[in-house]
Amino acid sequence: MSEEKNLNFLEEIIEADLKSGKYKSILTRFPPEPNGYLHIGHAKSICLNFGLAKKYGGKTNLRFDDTNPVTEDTEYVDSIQEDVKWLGFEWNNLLYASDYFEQLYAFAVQLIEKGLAYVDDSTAEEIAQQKGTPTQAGTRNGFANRTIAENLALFADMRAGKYADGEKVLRAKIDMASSNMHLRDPLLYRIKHAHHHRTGNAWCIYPMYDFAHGQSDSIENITHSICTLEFIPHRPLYDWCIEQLGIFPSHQYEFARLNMTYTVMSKRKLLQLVNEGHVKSWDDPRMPAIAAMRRRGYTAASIREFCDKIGVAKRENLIDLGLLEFCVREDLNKTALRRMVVFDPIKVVITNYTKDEEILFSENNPEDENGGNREVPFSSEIYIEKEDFMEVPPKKYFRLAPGQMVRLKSAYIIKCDEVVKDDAGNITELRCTYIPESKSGSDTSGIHVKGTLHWVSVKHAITAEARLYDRLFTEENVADAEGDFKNYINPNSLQVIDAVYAEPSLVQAKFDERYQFIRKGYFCLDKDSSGRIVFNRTVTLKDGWAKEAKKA
RNA sequence: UGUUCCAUGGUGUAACGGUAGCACUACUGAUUUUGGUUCAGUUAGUUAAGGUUCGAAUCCUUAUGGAACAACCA
Repeated sequence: MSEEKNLNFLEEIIEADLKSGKYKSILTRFPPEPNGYLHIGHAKSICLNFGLAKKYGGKTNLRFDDTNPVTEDTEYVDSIQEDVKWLGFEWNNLLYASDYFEQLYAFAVQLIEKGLAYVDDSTAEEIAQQKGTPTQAGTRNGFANRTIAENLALFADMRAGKYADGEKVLRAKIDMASSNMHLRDPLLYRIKHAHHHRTGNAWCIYPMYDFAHGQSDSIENITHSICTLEFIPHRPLYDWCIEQLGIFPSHQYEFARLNMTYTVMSKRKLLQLVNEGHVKSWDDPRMPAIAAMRRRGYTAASIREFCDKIGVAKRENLIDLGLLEFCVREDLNKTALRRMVVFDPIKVVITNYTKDEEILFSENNPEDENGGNREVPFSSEIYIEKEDFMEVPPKKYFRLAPGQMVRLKSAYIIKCDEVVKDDAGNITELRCTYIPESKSGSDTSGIHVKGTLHWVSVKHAITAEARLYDRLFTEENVADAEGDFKNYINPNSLQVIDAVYAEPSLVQAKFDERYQFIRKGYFCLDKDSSGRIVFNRTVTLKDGWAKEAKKA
């Protein structure tokens, strides 16, 4: 067995580092800010960080980047942990940037003592103005000339709460003329008299991302700190801090974040959809949030497979939603229990069926030899889908039509004899005859039909609510579309059917089971099911006939 | 107008100077008691121009195109 070793660029770096002896083992981290729910884009990062560590015998820390108390909340801390676990990963240590606040403060003092940081009394506007522009150098103000002793005292006073929010900041003293804006005396600490979800009111100054992230990596001895492309310009600052402090040299590497068609991936936009009621909650099954996908019926395995298939590189990408759907179908096809459910019924009366009822058997999953069978009751009155009958069928229509025969799945072949209509001309009932010797499993009729329909016995059917989801947006590339992204929300992203007719075995539907409603799609029980049954459609089945019909 | 990053079929991703491959999509056909699945096949690609080389997707140069960078956010 010779394995092809198509490595992505991060795997190449890691293998080189391991081979050269730079590291004996690797340590990565997944560093979410607890200010929102995790989404499929985070899943890519999670699979990457945990996956890389797993592949190379290393470990991964889960570290909450909680340096901005006003936006963060324990609700998110909890949901993030749940989602990472659900995706199937185990972290080495559960950590918080806030664990390091004391250490980070000491680091800041160290920079001040080296003359590399100063307290600035300027307003946010002044600082922004003095920063210059990408093409114009910034200018340094007089506060940069404060003495070390003065800065030390002022910084201590900042911590002690002597100043109001915004009154002073601590800045690194680097280079106001740098072509890299992040090196133009970046802010290190700001004053926020705010309650922090973990440290409470112990602090009124909080480190900025750039002063917290790299040092946190370093404290934990993270070897490979993997983040998204937009942090590339931060890397020189990341390295500068570590070098000036003389601490463990973690290294930052950047990859392209996931973008997907027909959805948005920014926490800000997703939060907006929730807050403005365009969706019901973060776990509304239309959302790309992990919690939402879980509720919708996506399996963790299918999401991991998706993340594996999309690969990792440095170029911007827009992944086809179809690939995600392919991954769930592939997984669910092997595992989902087959059931029959009629969504939009039309009654079929089998005129020559004289028995009251009989029990038939149908396989739970044709892909699984050991999947077993279930009982399905049959009687003289059944429902089939309206769309499975046409009075005037087009060519290649293999379903029911006057004089045409079809197989009822796991039951008999029937032939349509008569179409019954009401006064308005609507079809109310189809009258058919069945072929007694065509019974599934013991068919001696010798008749071959092309179409097989799902059905349910009228008197045995149970009803349930079905929620059918479609893409959340109408535009393929939402981020690139003109104007407000909310203009492109798909008004038909949710279709609720109050009553679909299901075979009786589904009264026992369980939350952890996945179902394939034959010819309809993959479904799972929604958490709203209590006192009633609610099914979410995870994804449709591929529909070859829809394409065929479109051509005509 | 500065700096940085990127450029391979419709989409995504390989090929590490030596036959441009894989997956999804699309399209054919076969099988099928799900118009599902499965199987077989087809279409389709190196941004451009120069150079280096026996040989370039790969190295160099220039151009073109795209993206990122100025928040007391991360």
